[in-house]
Amino acid sequence: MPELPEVETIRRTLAPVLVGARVTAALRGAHPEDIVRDPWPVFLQGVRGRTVAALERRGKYLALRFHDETRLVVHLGMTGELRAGHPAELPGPHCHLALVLRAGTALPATLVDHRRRFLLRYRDARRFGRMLLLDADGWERFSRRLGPEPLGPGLDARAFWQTLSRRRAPVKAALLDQALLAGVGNIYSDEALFRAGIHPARRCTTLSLADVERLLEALRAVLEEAIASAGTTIRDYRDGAGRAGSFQSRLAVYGKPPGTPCPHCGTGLQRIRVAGRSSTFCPRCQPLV
DNA sequence: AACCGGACCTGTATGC
DNA sequence: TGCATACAGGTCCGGT
Repeated sequence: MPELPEVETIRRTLAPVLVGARVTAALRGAHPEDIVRDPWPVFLQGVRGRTVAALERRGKYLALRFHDETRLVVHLGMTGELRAGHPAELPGPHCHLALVLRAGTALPATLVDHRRRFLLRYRDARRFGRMLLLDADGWERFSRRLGPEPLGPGLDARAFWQTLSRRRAPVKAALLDQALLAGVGNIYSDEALFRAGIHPARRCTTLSLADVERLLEALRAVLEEAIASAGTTIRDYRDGAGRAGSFQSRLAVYGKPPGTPCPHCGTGLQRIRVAGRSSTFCPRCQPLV
């Protein structure tokens, strides 16, 4: 479900609430062991009493950084939702765990009780999401396995092009590979390939430097626009306060039924399977050669 | 090493 | 209406 723009939106909405808050307890919900693979007492020990120093994002991962530099790393899988809410609020279905926190600053009475406590609830219908605790070293190693941030300074078009030149896989598979580039998923890879005029099944080896430069430019633009629209809500995605995003109305190709006119040239869009994922593209604007 | 297909789960839409 | 099937924003694993 959530790709870079959605996770970034969640980060921005939760940061003002979480930073400065102290974890006082963790509550078990429907299937906590599917999300937290550590034994529950270990998890509890790892979060209780810690104060959130910052809320960070790396690719599609969210990390609560505590003052002691340990981190609670959260991946939302396909249907995960992380939301701050009042302790008296009912959890709703598929809530697998919640952190009880005491706010560091005054927060709206709709969110906190008389002792400034609120809940950070994790819901996830499909249970593909995960949470793990890492110390500073573990986080460093974890982060090193991921490729550069598409919106950060560490992504160089020429270096990326050289990496791609050694791959025979379709370009879309490369965009989805988190070890090559962190945070891109099925929605934004289709949108970026469309904007750049590149067929999703094009072999990486056939891309010119100009192709890659155009692709990364398109990718950055679409990610930034999606963040400005608070993400794409197809069905489940909500930000940290429960609000839907609005970028779904700006999608050019992703999720469009085959035959839908291309927004650029009017040709009927096609849908194929690339890298095991459904991919929508315009056969005229994105030729396979 | 790189690449592909299947597994992991539930909810929803579609077709018969 | 009921049931079977296909598909969904992601990652990991095993086999080639």
